[in-house]
Amino acid sequence: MPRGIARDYEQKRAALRKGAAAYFARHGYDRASMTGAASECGVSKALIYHYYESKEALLFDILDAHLSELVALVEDAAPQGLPDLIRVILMAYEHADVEHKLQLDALDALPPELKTPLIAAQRRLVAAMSRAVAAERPDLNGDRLRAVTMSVFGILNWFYMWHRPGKGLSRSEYATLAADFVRGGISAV
Amino acid sequence: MPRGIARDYEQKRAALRKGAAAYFARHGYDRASMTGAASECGVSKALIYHYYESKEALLFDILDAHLSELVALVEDAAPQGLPDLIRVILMAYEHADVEHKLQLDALDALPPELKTPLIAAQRRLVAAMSRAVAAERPDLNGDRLRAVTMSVFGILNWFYMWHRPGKGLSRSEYATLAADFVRGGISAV
DNA sequence: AACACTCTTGACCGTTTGGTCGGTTTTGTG
DNA sequence: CACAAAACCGACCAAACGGTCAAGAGTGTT
Repeated sequence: MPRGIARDYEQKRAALRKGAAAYFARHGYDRASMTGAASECGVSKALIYHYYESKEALLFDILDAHLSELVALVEDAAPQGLPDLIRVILMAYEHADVEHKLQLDALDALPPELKTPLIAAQRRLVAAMSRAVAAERPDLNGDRLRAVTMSVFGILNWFYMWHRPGKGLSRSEYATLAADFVRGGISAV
Repeated sequence: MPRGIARDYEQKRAALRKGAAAYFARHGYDRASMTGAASECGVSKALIYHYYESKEALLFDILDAHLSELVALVEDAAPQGLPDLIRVILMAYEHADVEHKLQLDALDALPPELKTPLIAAQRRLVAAMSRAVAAERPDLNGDRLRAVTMSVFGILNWFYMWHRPGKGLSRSEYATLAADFVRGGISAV
């Protein structure tokens, strides 16, 4: 039996994911070409197709890795209470801004069979947030609980759109402010 | 002097804008083809190019009309206080969900010279919101005021992503909840 | 050393896209 | 009515895209 898969195969794939994610996020997934993503990674387009069978498969792997990590962080680490959960999510985006942006921008580009499992992961994040909100306001019913939960996600998901690293509040400072804001908001609805 | 512009020229353009906006929003601006947009509007592609010189020009006009209307609503009508402003914005999206989605999805597809005036309009909305927030909390400084303002926009801009007409809270009910949430949040930061 | 298979590439291909063009029909005006 | 321009369309075009392929270079295994 001659040589098998290279030892750094998985690292190469990861590097491709990171480079392509940055390129996709910067130009928008649909406008971004595979040729461009390849040259961003310093390789030929054909090489990407050696590691990934299609542009869609590459996008799926980027989003799947990102969301899986997030779900693990939120479910396994089991943050203590709502403020902690908010902080954990915001800080997790620190080195994953591009993947997060891509998730909001490009998920619709995937066909249903690839989209469904990612939506399922998103739902687990929503469920975790919903539990944390319900812990503070056990009296909120279904529709109102959902509305409040989604309002919190709105705050968190919008962050990357306006925040510029090095300007204004730091990520950590904003995490504190957001947690306060949400605490006050929840007790007022 | 032979015939001039048709009397319904501007209505036809508006119909094209509306139809194309719906098609663009449903499929994503980049994935959406002009052929598809044309057939959604019940006309030939060549006709769209009779009314608009390019896909970009069409997108610009859609977003420009939408944002101008929003700015007029927010500045001229001068909503009374923060809860009223929140309600006005949420209700304005009622028949402009597709334009709103497009604004978040496709603005980056425009070249700088078309993008700039739209960003300027967005800034006027932010400024109006910022004033309303500052009216309730005159002690908030620049960075924190900005962070709170953007958090409010996060809540509002995220609404279209999770709300399904006819399910859960109505738009008006959510406007009340969001206003309460924001009021409580602002006084807690 | 010889083999078999991975890694890597530049050139190529079919399809789709935004956009154009030549022509027909319609309509306001003199 | 005559006519000129607007309104409208089917067919076409060049460019860009996702993806393929044949072939060379490099490397673990026997």
